[in-house]
Amino acid sequence: MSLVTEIEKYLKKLFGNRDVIEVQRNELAEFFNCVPSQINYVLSTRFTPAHGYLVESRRGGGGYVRIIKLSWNVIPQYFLKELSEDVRPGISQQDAEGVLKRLFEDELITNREYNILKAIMDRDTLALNLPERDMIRARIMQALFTTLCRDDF
Amino acid sequence: MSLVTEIEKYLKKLFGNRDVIEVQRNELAEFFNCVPSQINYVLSTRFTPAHGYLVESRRGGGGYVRIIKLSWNVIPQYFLKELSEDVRPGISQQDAEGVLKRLFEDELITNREYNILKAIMDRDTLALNLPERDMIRARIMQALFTTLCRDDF
DNA sequence: CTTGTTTTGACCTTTACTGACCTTTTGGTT
DNA sequence: AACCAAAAGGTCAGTAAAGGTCAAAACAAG
Repeated sequence: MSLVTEIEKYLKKLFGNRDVIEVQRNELAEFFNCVPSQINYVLSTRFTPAHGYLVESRRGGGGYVRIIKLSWNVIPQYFLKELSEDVRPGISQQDAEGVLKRLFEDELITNREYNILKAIMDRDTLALNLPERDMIRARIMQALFTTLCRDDF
Repeated sequence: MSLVTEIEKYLKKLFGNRDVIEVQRNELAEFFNCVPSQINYVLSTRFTPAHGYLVESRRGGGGYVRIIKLSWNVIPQYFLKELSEDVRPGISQQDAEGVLKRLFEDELITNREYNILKAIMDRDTLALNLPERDMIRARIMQALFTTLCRDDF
């Protein structure tokens, strides 16, 4: 079994029934007798949002790598389709508002969150020209979805 | 947890309900068993105007370090001002996170909202080159403030 | 033998901590 | 007053302690 797979298994076991773990990159690399960047390879190929994980990290003294388990099932399938298809690298303000409204109706976001997000995704807030504006709105929507799938808070 | 974080927590606890505290730099350094300049590091990385704090100090006999918690009446001015001045328009990710942290600490946004907004304002989400990225982040922050000031929900 | 995956290492960026040296303020001494 | 020493706090450059990136080499599968 390849190293990447062993490290992947090790980390997944580490979760237990928690949904967030924290490791030191160098420590882990030492434990598996490999170069530190190998850890990054594991993270970027096995712990992506598509795999249901989110990775946060911090450099410097007291730095860490934090892996957060996502549960994509909180987001109904129809939303996922909407964004995962690369047919749509961008999303219009109209469509975005539609998605937000639906999220609110499905009680996945609060009224307050709805209003904040609507203001953020407004074309006057983004204030970019058209191909970029819709692209960035899509990325913001993506970030929202990913965060909604976190259940560590 | 790094020393800087421990000192930060200690100081924030020290506030209690007050909005201004006073400490002796050397005393504090002795208490935490570190060099005095470490205290300056804490102040300059964790108690900036973007975090909603102001630091005043005096040297010499009877000297002190005074940390003032800014009110939300004035905090926005600190970076919205920079938007109109054409010197450095925009807000960095660091500063934005400071503002969000303070909003959360003051219970003006929930933990969930904090995480959503942090993800949205992340440089990887905005994914623009530098003058524009910070500008759009400032506009998003502005939109957030405007919406938070609404009281119709 | 070509293609995709894994592994490695050189080089980089960010964050935290330290120490040497500097400035300001106060208060006593002459 | 003028001076000086002690008692604060400030600055900055250097070091240490993390983690990140990228491309090349090695390997595996078809």
